[in-house]
This record gives sequence, C-alpha cells and structure tokens, in this order.
Amino acid sequence: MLRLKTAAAALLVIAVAAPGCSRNRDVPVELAPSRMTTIGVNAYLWRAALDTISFAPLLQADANTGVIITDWYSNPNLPTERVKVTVAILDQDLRADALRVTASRQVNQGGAWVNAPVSAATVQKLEDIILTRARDLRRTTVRGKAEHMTGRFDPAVADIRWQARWDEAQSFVADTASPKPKTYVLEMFPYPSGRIHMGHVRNYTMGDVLARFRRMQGREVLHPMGWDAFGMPAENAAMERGVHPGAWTRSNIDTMRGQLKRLGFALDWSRELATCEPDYYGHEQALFLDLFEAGLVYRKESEVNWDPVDMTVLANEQVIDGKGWRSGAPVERRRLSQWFLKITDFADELLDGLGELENWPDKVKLMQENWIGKSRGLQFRFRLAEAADGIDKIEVYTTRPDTIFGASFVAIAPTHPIAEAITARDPKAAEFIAECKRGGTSAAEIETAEKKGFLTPIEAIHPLDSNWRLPVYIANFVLMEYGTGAIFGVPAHDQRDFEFASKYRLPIKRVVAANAEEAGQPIVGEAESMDGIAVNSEFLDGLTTEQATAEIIRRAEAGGWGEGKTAFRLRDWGVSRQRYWGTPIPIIHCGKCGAVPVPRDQLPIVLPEDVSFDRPGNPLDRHDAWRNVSCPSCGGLARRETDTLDTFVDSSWYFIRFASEPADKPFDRGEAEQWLPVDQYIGGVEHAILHLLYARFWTRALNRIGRIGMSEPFKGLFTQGMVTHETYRAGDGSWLSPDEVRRDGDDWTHIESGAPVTLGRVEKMSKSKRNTIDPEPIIARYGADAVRWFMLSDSPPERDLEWSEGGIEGAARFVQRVWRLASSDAVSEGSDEALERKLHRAIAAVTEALDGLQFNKAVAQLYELTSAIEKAKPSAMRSKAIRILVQLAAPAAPHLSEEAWAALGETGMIVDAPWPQFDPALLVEDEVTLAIQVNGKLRDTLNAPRGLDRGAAEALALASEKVQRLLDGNAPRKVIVVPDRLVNIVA
RNA sequence: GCCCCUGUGGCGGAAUGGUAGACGCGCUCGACUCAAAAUCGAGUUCCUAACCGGAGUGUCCGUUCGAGUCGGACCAGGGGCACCA
Repeated sequence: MLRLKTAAAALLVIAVAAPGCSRNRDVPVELAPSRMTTIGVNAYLWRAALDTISFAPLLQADANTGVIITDWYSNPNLPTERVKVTVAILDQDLRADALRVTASRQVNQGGAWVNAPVSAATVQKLEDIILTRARDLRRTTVRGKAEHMTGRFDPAVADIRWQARWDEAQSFVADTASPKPKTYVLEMFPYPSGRIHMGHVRNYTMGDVLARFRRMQGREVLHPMGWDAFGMPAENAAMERGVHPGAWTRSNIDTMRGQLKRLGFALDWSRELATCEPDYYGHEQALFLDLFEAGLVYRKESEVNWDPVDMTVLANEQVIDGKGWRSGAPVERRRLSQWFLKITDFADELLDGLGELENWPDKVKLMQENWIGKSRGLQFRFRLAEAADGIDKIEVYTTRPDTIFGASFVAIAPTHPIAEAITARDPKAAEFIAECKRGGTSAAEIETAEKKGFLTPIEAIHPLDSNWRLPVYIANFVLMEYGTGAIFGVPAHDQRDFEFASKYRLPIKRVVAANAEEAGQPIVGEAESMDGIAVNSEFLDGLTTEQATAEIIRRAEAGGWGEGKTAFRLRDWGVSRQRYWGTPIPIIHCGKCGAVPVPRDQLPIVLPEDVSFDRPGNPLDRHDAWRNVSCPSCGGLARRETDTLDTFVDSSWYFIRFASEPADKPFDRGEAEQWLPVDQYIGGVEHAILHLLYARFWTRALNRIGRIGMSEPFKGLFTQGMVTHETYRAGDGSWLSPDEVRRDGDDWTHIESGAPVTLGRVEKMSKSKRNTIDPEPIIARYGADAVRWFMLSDSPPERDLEWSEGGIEGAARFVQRVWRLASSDAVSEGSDEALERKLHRAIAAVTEALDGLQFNKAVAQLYELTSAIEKAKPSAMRSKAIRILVQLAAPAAPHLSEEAWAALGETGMIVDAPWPQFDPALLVEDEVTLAIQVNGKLRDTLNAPRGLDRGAAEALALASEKVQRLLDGNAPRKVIVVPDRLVNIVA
C-alpha cells in the first residue's frame, strides 16, 4: 500500500521547518477566538510537520488514485505567500516517472491573494524531495503506524482545522442587517455544572444540524449560546469546597465552552452571555422594576421548606423522604413574605395562546393546559350554625356542584383564617396544625401523605336544607393556594374524600350513578368519580352531570348563595429565593416608606464578592455593608431586599437578549423583532411546563407594557429524549461505572476484583447511578463528527437514546465510508439512471426528514445512498452523487464534509454551499410492485407498469398461480384494488 | 395521590389504514491477509432439517375487504408535579 501521507509529510517539512518552530511540540489547541484564526491553523501545521501521524488528515489523499492535494498554507516566516501542491502518485513503487507534482503559488497583495508563477525547477525540486523522503519513510515506518495513516480520515486534526477556518471566516456570526430571510434556532442554554454531558451533546447536535441545514438553504441563521449561570449547585460547591460560587461557575463556563467548541457547533459566540454577570442581570433588574411599576409584582406570604437544624430554606430537591438532605432533620413548612409575579393575570391568554402554537408537541401543550387548569364551577357559602370571631360563613369552590346532596363534611386548609382563629384558643388544633406543617411543600408529598383531619366545633349549614348540618374539619390535604382554601367533601365521588370519610366514619352517599337502577347500590372500595346521572338528589334526580351542574349554579345565583365561577389551578409565580447566587431583587425596604424600588440609575445592584458560606443561610443577610442603605424615597435608614430571583426569571428572557444586546438597555425592540420569535427551540421535556410557561408569561408581560410586539416567544418547540446507559451493580449493591466493568460473553465482571457484576436496567445517565459517559474522551477518540452522527442515529430524537460502544463505532465507520468515497472519486464519464433516481429520492427524503427534525430517518437515508453509490460503477452521475452525499451529510458531519468537499476539488467551504435540489419527476418509478392479498393476507407480489387501471390490475392478480390455487376454482366475492399498491381478493 | 408518555426481531428502531421489520448495531459464513485489524460479499423475526406453509408489533375485545396504525378495557415500564435546572 501507498504511504501517501508520509510523502506529503515530507513536503510540509520543507515548507515549514523554520527556526524556532520545531521546539514547540505542545502548541495549545485552545486559543482565544481572535487569535485562533491565524495562530490555530499554523500551530497545527507546525505540529503536523513534527508528527507524521497526526499530520495525515491535513491532506486529502486516496489509496486508489494516489492523488494528494495539500491545502493552502503559508510558511510562518513568509506570511505574504502561500502554496498549494497536488501530487499524483501513479504506482506503488514510487518510481520517479510515476510521480506528478503540480504546485500553485499565491502572494498577498493588499489583502487579496493573487496567483503567482511557479518555476518548473521548483516543481522538479519538490518532486525529488517528495520521492526521496517518501521512499525513505516507507522503509522505516513502523508497520502499524503506517497502516493507521493510510487513506483514513483523522478527525483529531481535521476537526480543529475546520473549526479554525469557520472561525476565521466568521461563518456563524448572525447579521441582523442581512437581506436574507431570517431563522432563529435555539437550544435551551446549559447550566454550567462543570463538564458537558451526553444530554448536552445530543441537544446541541440537533440544534446545530438544523442551524446548518437552514443556513445551506439560504437563510440568515441566529444560533447563539450562553450560560444559565445562577443556581444552587454553585452554592453547594462553595459550602463543600470553599470556592466562591462565581469562581466555580466561571471556571466551569470556560471548560464547557471549550468542550462545545471542540464539537464544531455552528454557534455565534459573539453573542455569548452568562446570567451571573451584571451586564445581564442588571438589565433583568430593570425589567423586574418595569413589571413592578406595571403592577405585575406584589408581595405576600408563602410556604417554604424549612430545615429546623440548619435554619435554612430548602428546595424541594433538598427534601428527601421529608427530611433535610444535609441535616437529616424532619422538614417543616414555614411562612415567609415573598415576591410574586402575577402570572394568573395571564392565565386565560396563556391557555388560549397554546392554540396558535402549531409547531409545539401536543404533549407539551396538554401539560401546560393541565397546569393552568381552567375549570368552570360554583363558588358558594356555607353559613355557620354559630358565628365565631366575626366569621359566619365558609366560602368553598367546587367543580362538581351536581354532587352537593352527597356532601358529608366541610374541610378547610390548615392555613385558612378560620383554622387560625380556632388554633388561637384550642391547643389541640394548634398541635394538629403543627403536625400538618411537617413534611415538604411539594405536591407529591402533600398528596401522598395520609389524609388527616381535625374536627372543629363549627357546624356548617347545607345551603339547600337549613336542617342539614355538616361537620367542619381542618384537613391536611386542602390547600389554601387553590380555590378558596375550603372544600365540601363528597366521599362517594372523590377518592380523597372517600379515604377521609372512611377514616372518620362519615356517611358515604351515592348521588351519581350510571343509570337510575343503580341508585341504591353502595359505593365500595373506592370513589366513583365519573359522570353519570344524578340520583338521591331531590330535584336533580335524573339529570345528567352537566345538566345538574347548570341547574345548581342557576339556583345558587337565583338564591344569592353562590355564583358560577371560572377557577384556575395556576398560582402566581413566587420568585423570591433565600440564596446568594442569584439576581438581587432591586428593592429597598424602608421602615417608613415600605418596599421602594431601587432608582434606575443605581442599577445594576451587584452581588458583593466578599461573602462566606461557612454558615447556613443566605450570606446576603449577614453582609451589613451591602444590606444597609439609605431609603431612596425618604433618605432614612433602610435595608436591601436580600432575597434573589428564581433562576427561571433569568431564563425567561435570555432569548431576547441574544437577539439584541445593547449596553444601555435590556434589548432593542426593533432589532429583537428582526429575529423573534424563535423559529425552533430545542430542549429537554423536563422544561415542558415551568420554564416554557414562565418564558411565555414574561414575553406577554413585556408585550402588555409595550416593550415588545409579540406574545409567543417560541414558534416551534421540540423536546428531545434523554441519553441513557446500562447500569451495573456489585455484589454489595453499590453502583459501578462502565469503565470498572468488563463483559465476558453474557456475563459482566468487575475488572479490579474479578467479582461478578449484575447488569441493571438502562437508565438516564446520572451521577448517582454512576452510568455516565464523559463525552470528551469519546470525542478525542472518535472525533466530533462520529459523536454527532451517533447522537442523531437510531433513536427518534424525542425518544431516549441508549449510549453504546457499538453505536459510536458504527458512526465512526460511516464517517470513514464517506471519506473513502470522496477521496477516491476520479473523473468519469457516463450516466446512471438508477443511481440518479436513488439520488433524487435521497435528496427529497433527507430534506423532508430534516425539516421535520427526524434526524434518525435522515441518517438511514444517507446510509442507503452511501450503499447505492458504493455499489454503482464509476460514472459522471456517481461523481455527482458523491458530491451531493457530502452536501447532505454536511449539517450532521461538518468537519468530514469540509474535508471531503476540498478533496473533491470543490472551491469554497461546504458551509457556504447551497442545499441540493431534487427533480420531482425523478422520484417516481415506472414499474411498481403490486401486493396481492387473498382475504387480507399477502400471497404474492407482481411487477406491473405504473398507472395500471383497476380492471387490468384485478385481471393480473387473478391470473396469479398462487391466487388460482387458493381460489380453487371459485369466483372471488369481491376484489379491492388500491392503484399501484395492492389487490385484495375476498374469497 | 394527580397528570402525561411509551410498548414492534438478540438490540436501537422503520412502516399516508394497504408487502411488518427500512437503516444501523450485534451475530454467522465467505473473500482479501503469513496473520490480525480494516475493508468487501452473502445471510440473519420465530416455528418447520429444507420446501410448502404457519405464527407474529405488551394482553384481551371491537371497527374494517384489510389494523403496528383507529376505538375500548387491561398489563408493564418511564417522566412531570410549582424553591433542581
């Protein structure tokens, strides 16, 4: 086999072996973007000259044709000149007459490269040197190493090289002034947790493929990246390791930025932002004040998880089995005064707006719909038998007023004003309420807790029967946040009420049944919550649930004891967090003036740097110099708000800031509207509700106060699946990581101890299960394109993707297959009609798949096209097909495609090449295969010309020997013909 | 507890109500090689030695000439639940 790469290496040695270069073996790969353009490429040339192995992919060469084409390069000592050389080696023996060298030379004149002559003597000299050096290397090269180099695409160098070229050309900088139609592609920005994980790789690969695809389709694409940089993990790191959250976060950002760049994403890094920097959160503070002035921000009491030992507020995730994660102490619910955003003002429009979102998954729209939870019901009052503390009625809300005759109790929330009034005199009630406050605030915790109640001395009077008295309980499953904080219980038709009534031996009376005959049947086992007809309900008897509901509302309104009302499950958004590492809330509390907004000219309110995390609680509370200020209104002593904003506020407008980043305001409306709304937003389904709802709300709020002229921020949404991996457990039940285990046939063993390992389920990659795969070594080993390719292969993007060694190897193999095709293409004549049809079908199918984000289908199509090209004989069409294959693969495997594009002799970079077009006339075949069924079962297939009429198709099918045999002489009862597809004979 | 999603070969998955298993992984056999790797070719749902044939898309029932696809009930697995991001 030829040692083409070594021959070419010699060429480079003569070109760049300048003094001072050869000592610098470890040229840093990661350079500042501005320096990368010039230094990065040259650094690689030097390195390549010193190491023939890693040098190899700098060239495009092929073992069959023996053509080497070097790229343009400059001698670092003579940067105004550059040289490009083509070497054709015509046989393996490296005879002198079997080598043909052509060289091009250009000189830089006033910034433009201009062709310059190359003398015949220079070419002859190059030939001699290449030949001598190549023969020499061929004799001495270690076999294995040489094999490694032969004709293979080596991503280790190619990746960096093309990344530098894109950077140099500013290929992905979005130009707002461009006349081209604009597309905004956005992936949910990452939290800088430390290192990129496979989930990020998958997410950003999908977005990148789309961005590159749209770009090739001729659109001006905005594809930015930034950092959701505030949050708890930074404070945890501060507590555990004593690092400042800012230092920790910024160092993580640096690491992760480098990792993202290594994957070659087509990102506009000039717009990079981090939410933890004052030049971002300062603008956020201004927006907060805008909303405050518009009356969309208010303060009220709300419950938090409180750790009584650490004396700190806990997030839901820090509550494990009702206990604080650090202290292990049982968690209590405690009330704090907090800031809220009036998202409920927008409940109706957030719900209605879902209807316009055609390019959102139905699943997500449904989840948001349920979250908003609009319901039509009856709000009414129970009069109390005896008024106490000036309270003589309980207001309740129900969505099932038709069950009012099935009521057997009234229950109020532990924080209801009546409950609090009772608690004041009854120590037992106080004890019960204290008990209710144990445990976390999450819905799952509250609702799975045992239903408990405290019987109060109060009695409620049934609104339709003044002799009917209902007991009033304080109950742990009633929430003050929803409805009126009080309910009436209908045990027969609500499961929670049923459990409660069973426990406290309250009547369970059926008032809804499937039909009148079932009226007398008892309710057993569990509540029957379905609709039906009313029974045992006096004047409602016989009415459907819907009719009965309308009738009760009518009577309530006529009688003045209640009214029909629309209620929402959606609660206002509590944005106060008792933490340091977040956006400071720009409010000053004054004893005289109350909560006063910070004057605009004092923004940003910057977080103090000199804080410590050696004690629990919010360091801002202890930082007197920062906290104590004078009141902007009266000038008196006042203190800053020490709570910071929920990080969801940060992520509610970053997509606007990406589109427009002026220094003096959050964004420029006109500029932002050039890009927004986001055409395609891609992220994890775990954000389906909160983040997406908050961002929609924030956008609508800005719209309402006249800051931006749009109401929906994300036109298209795609939620991608997780990356999963097998799990492994040692004998003692502890988790083992994939590199601690080895496969022996069907069994797994622990490498270190040799002990058997149990193969667990395939689960989401997580630190706790130790089944994570760090992308970085994988990229180093297989290259960015193979990793990107694997992320798109096999699994549909919305589904989970299981990481496997085989999968990544398959992807790497494909990269080499495309490379072999491209690097071995030789000029050929002639047509190939079958390949042409295949090609046009592939273009159509890949285009359609990418438009629909069905990356796995695009991948499968490209595999098919590759196989077809490999099997085709050389022809002009085959050469064309190879070029189109490379174009079609470019969004997914950009480095390979650039390298292949250059090897094919195409000019310019493939990122600037147009997307291939197809001819619809070539998509249809002249001959079709008809499926022949008898009684719906496939019995035969027949080839027939396209467009055969029904009669002819029927005749053809009946003539089939297999059909004849099955019909056994009988006439068919019926024949169904689907033109060009199938004939079904009903015997 | 409430809400949502998913279920097809050994594995990931494909299939406008119309030939189930495209494409990839794995495996088997063959070619090339001193050998290995790489590469190339053939095969690979199950049952049946093979043919013929039969069965088959979590389970059961239904709609239809025809169901992986539509409807109903069930089973199993996964995700979300307001202070994780």
